[in-house]
Amino acid sequence: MTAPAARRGRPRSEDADERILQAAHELLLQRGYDRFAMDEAAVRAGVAKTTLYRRWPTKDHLLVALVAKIQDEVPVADTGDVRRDLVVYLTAVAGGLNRMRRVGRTAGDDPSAGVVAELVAAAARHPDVGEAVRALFARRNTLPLALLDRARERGELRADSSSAVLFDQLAGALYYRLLVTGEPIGPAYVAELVDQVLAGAGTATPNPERT
Amino acid sequence: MTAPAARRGRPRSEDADERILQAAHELLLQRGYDRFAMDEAAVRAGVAKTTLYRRWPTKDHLLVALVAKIQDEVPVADTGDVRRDLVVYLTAVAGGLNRMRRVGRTAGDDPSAGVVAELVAAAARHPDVGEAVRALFARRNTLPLALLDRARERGELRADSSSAVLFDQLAGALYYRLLVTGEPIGPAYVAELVDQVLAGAGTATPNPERT
Amino acid sequence: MTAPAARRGRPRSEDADERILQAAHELLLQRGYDRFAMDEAAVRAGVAKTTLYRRWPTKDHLLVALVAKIQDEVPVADTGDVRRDLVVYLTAVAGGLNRMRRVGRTAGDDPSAGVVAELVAAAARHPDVGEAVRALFARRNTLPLALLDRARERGELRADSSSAVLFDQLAGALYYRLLVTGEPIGPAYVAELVDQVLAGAGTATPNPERT
Amino acid sequence: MTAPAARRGRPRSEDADERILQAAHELLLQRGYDRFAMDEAAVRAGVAKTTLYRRWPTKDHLLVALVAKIQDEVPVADTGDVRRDLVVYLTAVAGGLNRMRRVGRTAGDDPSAGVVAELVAAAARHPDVGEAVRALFARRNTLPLALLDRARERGELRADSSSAVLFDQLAGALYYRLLVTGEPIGPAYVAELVDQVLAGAGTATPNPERT
DNA sequence: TCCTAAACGAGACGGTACGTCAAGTCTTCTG
DNA sequence: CAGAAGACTTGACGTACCGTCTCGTTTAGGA
Repeated sequence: MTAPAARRGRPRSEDADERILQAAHELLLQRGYDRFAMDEAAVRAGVAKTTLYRRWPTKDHLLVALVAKIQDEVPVADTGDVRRDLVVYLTAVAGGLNRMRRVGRTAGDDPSAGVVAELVAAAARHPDVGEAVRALFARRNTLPLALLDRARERGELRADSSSAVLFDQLAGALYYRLLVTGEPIGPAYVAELVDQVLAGAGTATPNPERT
Repeated sequence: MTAPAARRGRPRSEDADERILQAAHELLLQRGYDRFAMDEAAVRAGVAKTTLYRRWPTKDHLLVALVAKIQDEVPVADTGDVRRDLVVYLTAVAGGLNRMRRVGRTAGDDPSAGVVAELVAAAARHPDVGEAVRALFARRNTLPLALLDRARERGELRADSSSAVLFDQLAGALYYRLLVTGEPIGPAYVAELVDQVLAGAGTATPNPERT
Repeated sequence: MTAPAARRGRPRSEDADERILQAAHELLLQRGYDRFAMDEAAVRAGVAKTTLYRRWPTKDHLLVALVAKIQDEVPVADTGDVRRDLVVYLTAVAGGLNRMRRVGRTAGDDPSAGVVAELVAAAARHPDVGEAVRALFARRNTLPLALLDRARERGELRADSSSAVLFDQLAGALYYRLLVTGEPIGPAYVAELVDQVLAGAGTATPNPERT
Repeated sequence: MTAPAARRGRPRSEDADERILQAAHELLLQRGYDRFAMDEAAVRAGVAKTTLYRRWPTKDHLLVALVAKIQDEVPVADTGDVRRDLVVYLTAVAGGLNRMRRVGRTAGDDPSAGVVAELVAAAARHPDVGEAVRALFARRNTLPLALLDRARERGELRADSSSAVLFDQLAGALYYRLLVTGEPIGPAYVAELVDQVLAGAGTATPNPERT
């Protein structure tokens, strides 16, 4: 199997990798996606632009990779209570999205934000970035999908329901609000959303004591 | 009330407006969002670039306005059968989105696409574009929301369900697939989606003979 | 001869003429030639741009007319002492030029100046402006030329000397310093210049008590 | 002394320099100063516009540099006969100025010309261009000034005359005619001018057989 | 006294160029 | 060879100002 192939010449500096991602991260937070400049990222990382482009062929590629890395692994607990587990999970996701919303929005300065939106646009621009983004989300969604599957096996969801569709309804609603309508995504909304979705999928009684 | 206000100065040429939007439309279809150039739009419209910028301060502004205009009013029929009405409506929406997906994707040429994605990114870049986009969708969603409301009044939906949340689930799922996961949005998916959502919100029996 | 031709329609507002020239004057002093904007001049004069262009077909035309007007009539005294008369006259001219030099040069602000230089360039751009400028200078130079002529008649200058050439030497030196070398044009220089020129043209003893 | 300083990064392409100046030269001759467009210069040089702006921050800067370069070194012969040497020198200068006059003046087309005038205006607009122009002329005038100095040492000029002032009279007269009065600058004029100036500064008998 | 021609105010318009910005590539020298 | 440095190409952006045009609104002077 693919021998190590005896690298020739100077090896790539792993140090550089870290410094770049670190610098890029800061820059992304400060400027937002579209005012993020490769030149500045290189300068901040103390690295030549060539070094950036040797690793990622494009700004879009770099930033997708960056976001994939800083993506906080949203933990999924499976307590046996789907409703509760979903609320916990989606609340965490919503928190992340809400944080994204504020990225790059300096107070007085005319801001630029919507990292998620720009990522999505990047995915539409380059096929390979698209694949990366989709892989990113596929990986990220594995756990919650499994959660739904297990719940169905336990009989908490109707047998003929589809985990994928259910998940689309949940995650989709959040992203729709984030990207399209801009409406707030608070805990109350998350709870209502989960209730509504589960109502159709088979659980008996929605939790009555929510706001 | 609202006096005619005696226009001063040369009035804006409505002719120019039309020619610009017409030219911009064609150009958007041919090139896609990011290879759309203001310069070329102006030339095609037979108009000075300044005339463009007098109306829309930015390429993003122009394109949002353009999409808002060419947004074909998706018709909403209220036949008394929510399920059917929703399927019809969402199928139309999905059709539009799928068409958007292909915009600018010339065969061999490495394309640029995702008009919706870019629009959403534009909305995130400029606050005022964001408002415009939100207003656009608010207007666009009025009819389907009313449809849901009426269905509830007729007893087809549970009294404690929320039209807004239901709608987010439906539209959100479509946009999620379009923008994030990239999965196809076919008639089967639309039907499944509607069934699942209505299962929780209503009493209607899901149509059994779907694919 | 040329009957009054019975003007029809609304007569031109003389008031406007004055307000325009007044405003233009201020603006020229503040901004200098090339940052002088017709738009701003119109606004300041409380007049429509059309009104400007009805009177002067071009920014260059307006400014030449303006300078021709504010050109302080440099007085020429003929005391019978050419040397003294020339020194007085040239000192006045030099004063004017030195003042021109500073026009538009705001302290910190990146300045723009050289009204004379720009006028000269304008004269090179439009033939008719050129004529106007030449006429302006011809008129302006009539008196000093006559001064030289009278001095020659009095025997203070050699009979075979040419007033025109003498004058070119004097005025030319000043403009050369102003426009080309940028060297200072002080009283000492003026005196030296006159001495040198008169030495060749026929006066016996240069004034010994100059600096 | 001045170590080689180990150049870092890609060196500026000297080839580009030449091509730019070459193209700019042609363009200036064809179009004249104000119809000279940076864009076109770049295209003709086969170079990106940014490459132009990396070298000269402004059209004015470029053109001054260009003229400074193409300024044919006017040769100064020192034959021991000031009058003759001056006539030769000034005739050459006048030739250059007269050529400048015609630059860009296409026959039927309403032209734009007066490169010298525009240069002088440019010098007035940007302080640094002013310095460059002054340095240019200082360098250019060194030789003729030395010529005058040597003539004085030989006793051909009065000991108390000033070379600088004499030179201003000569050059100034030419530029005055070129820029201000627009009168022709022919051989006869040059001869007359030199005679008149030397009459005051020296002892030489003016050449009687001129026109 | 009305009529009519021209001036006027306001501001859109066509045009032309400018200078800028960022992405991504290329070239040179150094480790 | 990798890396640092920085020049280079490309493509578009948004701006500035000029001079023209198009409205609707005055303002005389002549019938």
